[in-house]
Amino acid sequence: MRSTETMSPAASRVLDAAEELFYSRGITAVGVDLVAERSGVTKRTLYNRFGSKDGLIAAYLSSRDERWRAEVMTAVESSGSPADAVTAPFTVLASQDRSSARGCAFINALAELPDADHPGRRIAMDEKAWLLDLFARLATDARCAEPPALARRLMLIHEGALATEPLSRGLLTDATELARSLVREAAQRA
Amino acid sequence: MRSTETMSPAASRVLDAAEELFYSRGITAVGVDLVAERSGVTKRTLYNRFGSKDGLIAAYLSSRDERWRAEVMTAVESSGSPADAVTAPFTVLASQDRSSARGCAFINALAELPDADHPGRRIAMDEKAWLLDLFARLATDARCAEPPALARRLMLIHEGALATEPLSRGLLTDATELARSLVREAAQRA
DNA sequence: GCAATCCTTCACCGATCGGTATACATTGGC
DNA sequence: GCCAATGTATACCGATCGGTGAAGGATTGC
Repeated sequence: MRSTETMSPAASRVLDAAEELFYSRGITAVGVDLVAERSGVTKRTLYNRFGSKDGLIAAYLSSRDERWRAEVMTAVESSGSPADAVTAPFTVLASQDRSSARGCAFINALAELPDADHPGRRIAMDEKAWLLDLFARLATDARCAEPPALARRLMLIHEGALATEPLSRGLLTDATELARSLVREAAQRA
Repeated sequence: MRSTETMSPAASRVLDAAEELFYSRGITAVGVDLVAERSGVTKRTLYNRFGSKDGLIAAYLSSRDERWRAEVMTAVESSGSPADAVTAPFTVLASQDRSSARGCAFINALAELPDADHPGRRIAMDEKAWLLDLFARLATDARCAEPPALARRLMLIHEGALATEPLSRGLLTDATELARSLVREAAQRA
């Protein structure tokens, strides 16, 4: 699927509606009729642009992934130091409005798409693999000890923060603090 | 819903089938007709025993919750030391067959049940609250410094391990090691 | 012997599911 | 002036969704 700017106006509106509905209500629970109605578009147009519901799901996840990666990279580049850059993904989380308490769209997608062949599943898994690799690269840049091991630990904490978000008391603050202390420790150890 | 032993044979079979299907395929994606067929029971009986699909969902989560809490408490009681007891929930994870890579049933349920009023959502949130409280109690028993803060960190790591399980490379080993080192550190600090 | 509980069979309900067919209007580029 | 792309409207498809009504066959305990 092409990126948002090169999409036709109708397709763009469909994608906007799909993102909001899929995220807030769940992918399986939302029907294509509802997405079409919300975006003010005929079902025919929806199918002409996205081919199938699975195609729309993949576009939804791709769009979210693309936007999120851009935010993370911006946060990385605007970090004060290489050490701060390592925990940039956590500051991105803190900067977002996550009051919906719907957690991570990709974790949710993995929960709803158990089929290994589903295109959306691949996108969600790639997102997580990308973050793990990013943590490792940033840890290397910050001259931390054992970058891959540190990356896995940061990944655990990051995903833990997202997974506990739907709970009444989110743990993002604790996650950020713990992540920073692990980075500090690994930097000293090197 | 009554516990498994006091249930009628048909109801028990329905619950077994529901547990397997809801967990492996997702709650929303599985219809009541399929659950009835798999359990060799009429849809009528299913509805006589569980009232509605939501009732069956609640029974599914309750049953899983009950079984899991029992396993955790057994692991806690058979721990060699109070310090080991704190990380007992991690050893429970390691002892289970989690090769399905379907992650945590409760995290998945929260992803699929966005409605705050859904009975299943309450059960899933209570499960997480119970674990957080258990971590804090065990940390107190092990004379760790700042039990509530340690509990939140352990919670993050625990949920992170579950959330990353659907990924190709699970992080349970790293999670257990990190949890143990945090407990060690907090025990020394006290 | 009687009643209650459990479970069955089977037919049925309106609504919604993902997806398609046909036909027509608008728009911009060549 | 024309063609292709884009979008509209409407009607339709078989399948499945969660859920119910009505009637009857077992088993159990009093």
